[in-house]
Amino acid sequence: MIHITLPDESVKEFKKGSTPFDVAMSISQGLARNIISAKLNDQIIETTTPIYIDGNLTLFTFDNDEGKKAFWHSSAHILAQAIKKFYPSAKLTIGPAIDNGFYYDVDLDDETISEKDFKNIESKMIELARGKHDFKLRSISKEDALNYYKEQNNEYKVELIENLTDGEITFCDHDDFTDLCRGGHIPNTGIVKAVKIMNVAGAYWRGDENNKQLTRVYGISFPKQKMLTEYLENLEKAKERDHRKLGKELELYTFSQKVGQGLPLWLPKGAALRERLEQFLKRAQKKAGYEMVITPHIGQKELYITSGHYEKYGEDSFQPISTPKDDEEFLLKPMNCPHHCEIYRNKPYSYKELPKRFAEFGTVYRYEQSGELHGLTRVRCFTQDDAHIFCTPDQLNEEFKGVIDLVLYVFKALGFKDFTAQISLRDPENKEKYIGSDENWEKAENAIMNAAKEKGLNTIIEYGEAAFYGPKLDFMVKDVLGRSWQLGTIQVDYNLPERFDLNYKGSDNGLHRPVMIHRAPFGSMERFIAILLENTGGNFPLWLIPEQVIILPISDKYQKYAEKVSQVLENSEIRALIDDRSEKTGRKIRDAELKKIPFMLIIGENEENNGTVSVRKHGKGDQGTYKIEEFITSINKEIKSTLEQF
RNA sequence: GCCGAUGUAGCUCAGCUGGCUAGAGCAGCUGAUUUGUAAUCAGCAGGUCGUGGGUUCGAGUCCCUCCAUCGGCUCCA
Repeated sequence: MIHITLPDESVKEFKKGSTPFDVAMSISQGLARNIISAKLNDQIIETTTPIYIDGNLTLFTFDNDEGKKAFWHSSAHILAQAIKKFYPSAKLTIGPAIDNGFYYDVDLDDETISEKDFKNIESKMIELARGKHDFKLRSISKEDALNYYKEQNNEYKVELIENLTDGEITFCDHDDFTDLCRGGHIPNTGIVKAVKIMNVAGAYWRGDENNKQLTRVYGISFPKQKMLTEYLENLEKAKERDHRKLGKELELYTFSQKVGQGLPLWLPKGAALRERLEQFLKRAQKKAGYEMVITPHIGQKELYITSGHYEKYGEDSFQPISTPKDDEEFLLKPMNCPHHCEIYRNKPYSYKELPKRFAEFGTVYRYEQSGELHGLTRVRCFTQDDAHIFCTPDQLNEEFKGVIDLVLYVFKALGFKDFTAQISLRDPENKEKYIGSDENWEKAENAIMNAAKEKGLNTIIEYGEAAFYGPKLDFMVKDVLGRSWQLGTIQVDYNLPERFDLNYKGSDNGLHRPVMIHRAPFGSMERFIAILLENTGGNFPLWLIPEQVIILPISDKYQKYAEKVSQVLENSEIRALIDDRSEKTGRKIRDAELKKIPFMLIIGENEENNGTVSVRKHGKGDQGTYKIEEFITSINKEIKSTLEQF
């Protein structure tokens, strides 16, 4: 007999060789019907895997992330099977589950899959699924596995198998289809009831652009048709909050083909909003001991040769600007750090004067690959809320923690609750991509990890995500379609101070090297506003939103009173406008609601006679009638609270 | 940069397999209406169909180039 411990700590006895399915049966038939995957002592197993040892068993249904993973991974097998029916010569590579569905990468050689083919693939997948074929995992020797794929001339699978250990290799069979696979399947194909092929894309083999580009087919599947319909509806709903759509509707920014790709043009409302965000951060930074500096948008090529940026990015950047003078070249600045290093060099510093914190809303220019550009989140000209802190090694920990506080303050103030603090370290396999000594890197990496730990920050570590001069603590936030973007960033850098030969006089009367912290709580104004737009759906916090109040006179007769109200509001620094069109009130309300203006003040005879306004709140409807002064007091209170709710 | 798709009026979209002066709604303008909590009515105006080439008696529609956008990949100082 074996003893199985369930998640509720209860222990049950089973015959040796019992399966997760048997365990589920012992609990309830309903559960047995719905379990699609299981985990035994941290190892994902099939529902049909016989268990011979005691252990902790967790059963998964589609409602669990692990269950979904098994479901979608299994769906990828069906997708591959369907692709093979239409493209018999297709070479299969890998087909994992992802956050929302699954994909399969195939080498189609000269053939292509396009959207027109999706319907056929979907129908074929459903047809294959209906066969209720069991997924059966079997062990296979490395030699047999290699031979199997060598016969098919599938160099990809051969490469995968060559990196596996003999004895640990498994194939998964279902119906007439076999695939190299380490397991984690649902019991049979019949559970997959609804399938949608989402898109096709090119993807490089093993993620390396020097390798052949394969065809990646993305899909999603569900155990119920209704779930698929719901998923697709939610996706459509999410797109309503896309910052590119909202930015246009709310007239915040635009692009012009004539100005150039990836070069945003800020419209009056967007510019004003951005200005308010800057003021907000400037106030916080002043309190935190930062000093504002201003530097030019260009710098001599030499500057970037010194910093190392030219060697690293020179080829892929906007090319140097030449001048009437021979041998003189300037670069559009792709970052502010070299300029700030030169500001530090303006005069000698004593350790007593450190840390120095130089801040600048610095506009930078990067020649991003055309395929990379994306609304406001990836552009070729953007403004960083940048600052560089020059401090002694002793001060590093405190300074770093201070910056974490600032970033968290900013995020909280703007309602970003769902963020991931990511520690971005070097890729240990490719150290040549980075400048500086191992020793400096270790110091910098430890500084970040310690500070994050001391702040009690929940972090994840990502290798290969560091900047070329130092490791980073990145604050990642998701957009409306679940894509992750780096907003705030804090970086520790021992290297640029060395390259720029920065120093300070220590208490020992000797010269020492300062440590540099690069940091940007927003990251960039462009990206931050984009993600804020998507997170709020355009309903910005009251203190930030372009138009706070719209006055809606019910007819021309009350135009004078409307102007009076507007004047009073303006005197209290409330941003208001008047809808003086000769439209019906219902129409004015509708338009104001669509523009997402938080407060509508409807005024007519009653209001004019009593010095009142009829208040309607966006999305909430009629709020009743108030004296103008009452309204001002209450809206001011609310504006204040949206800035101080943290 | 690579793979796939898309590009018709300021915006959202129609325009079947190539066939008469390219349509609609919204926005805009003009006029009427003077309005009480999500669309008042009428009229007018607005497009070299992303660009450049080609096929054809004839191209918004088919082919190619380039540009831009969208979904991915790669990249992201």
